[in-house]
Amino acid sequence: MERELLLLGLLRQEGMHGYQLHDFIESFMQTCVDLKKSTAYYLLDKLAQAGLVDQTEEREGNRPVRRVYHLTPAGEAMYQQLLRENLSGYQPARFAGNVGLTFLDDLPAGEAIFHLQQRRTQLAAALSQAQQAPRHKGSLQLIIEHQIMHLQAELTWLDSLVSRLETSDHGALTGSG
Amino acid sequence: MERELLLLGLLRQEGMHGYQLHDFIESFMQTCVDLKKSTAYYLLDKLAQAGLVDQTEEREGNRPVRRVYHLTPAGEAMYQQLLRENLSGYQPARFAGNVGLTFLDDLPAGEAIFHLQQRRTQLAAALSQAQQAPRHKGSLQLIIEHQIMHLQAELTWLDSLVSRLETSDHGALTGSG
DNA sequence: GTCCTTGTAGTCAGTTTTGACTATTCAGAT
DNA sequence: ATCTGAATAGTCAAAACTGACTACAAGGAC
Repeated sequence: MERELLLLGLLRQEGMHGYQLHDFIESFMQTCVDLKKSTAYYLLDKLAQAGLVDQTEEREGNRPVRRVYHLTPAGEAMYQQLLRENLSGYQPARFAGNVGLTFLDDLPAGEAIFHLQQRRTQLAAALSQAQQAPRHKGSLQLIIEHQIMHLQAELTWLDSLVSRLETSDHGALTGSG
Repeated sequence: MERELLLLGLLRQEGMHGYQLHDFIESFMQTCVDLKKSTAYYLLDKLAQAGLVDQTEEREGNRPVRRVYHLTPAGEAMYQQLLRENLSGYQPARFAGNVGLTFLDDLPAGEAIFHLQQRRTQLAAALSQAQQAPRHKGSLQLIIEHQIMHLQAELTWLDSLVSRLETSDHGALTGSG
């Protein structure tokens, strides 16, 4: 339900159309959800059918008409409920990268280290990008801080894993670095 | 593709049937992927159609027949490729709980703190469960360690967030803790 | 024996998600 | 004027995913 919560929460601040919502989410909320444009429209439709938002056609300048979504009172109530549920529960994160780690032993240690160093480079890039992000107002700043904390922890852990691999004497390790 | 990698990697170790695969993933791989039983069968079918695994009917005792899946040479090749891709790339984690944090300001600070303390309880429970997990052989142990590291970092961060909220003088804060 | 619960094995219809596509407008170059 | 590339706004068929269901067997209680 976090996608619905996100849409409702954004629409609560001001009426928006689908494109605008998707744009905002892509730009600022990448750390929470991955929401494709077509999925955004699908969910908005569903919210409309459930009476949580209503659509009005609007025309700006001579741009083609577009649907602007607004929160209804029912939508506001649902928002209040979903927000509390989201805040008071813990939803475990899934680490897709751990699948590879599960099979790390299937690779010669030298090659494993090489690939993990590639990974490290991308991780470090993501971290410095997060650190360069401009300050945001209010709670948006919170999730940037969270992201930085998370990326730093991942980087530290990955480094410690790599050095453990480098100094261990597992089979093929010595000699291929 | 991490689901496919996981299935291929498990089938590489030994032939298994769908139920067994799903069971293993539910039990030991919760931190990587969330794979429902019907999705597992769907993916196994797809892998079979792509020629990456083959199915053989087997009967044990007088249990009903069941399909056992084995990796084909093409499957082995795909596994080798997917494993390297997974290890050498960084895939960002999504934090569904951050959606609520985005809208934290919509709640009176006292209530926000209350809900976050609920969340903290669940987080702490997940951490101590991870810490109690029995030692696993090989790389499976790695992802348990990663999970513990991650949960500890989350817990520390959440605590720091709560104390920031407690000591800040945002509106309704003083007086409802 | 037969009743009941648990575990094993898998199916299927319906829902959700997405990649690829269309179509219009705007801004700037020519 | 008109061409080009980027931005805006959205659609649709196909793919992926899941909840709810069936069906059979084993093991134990009575």
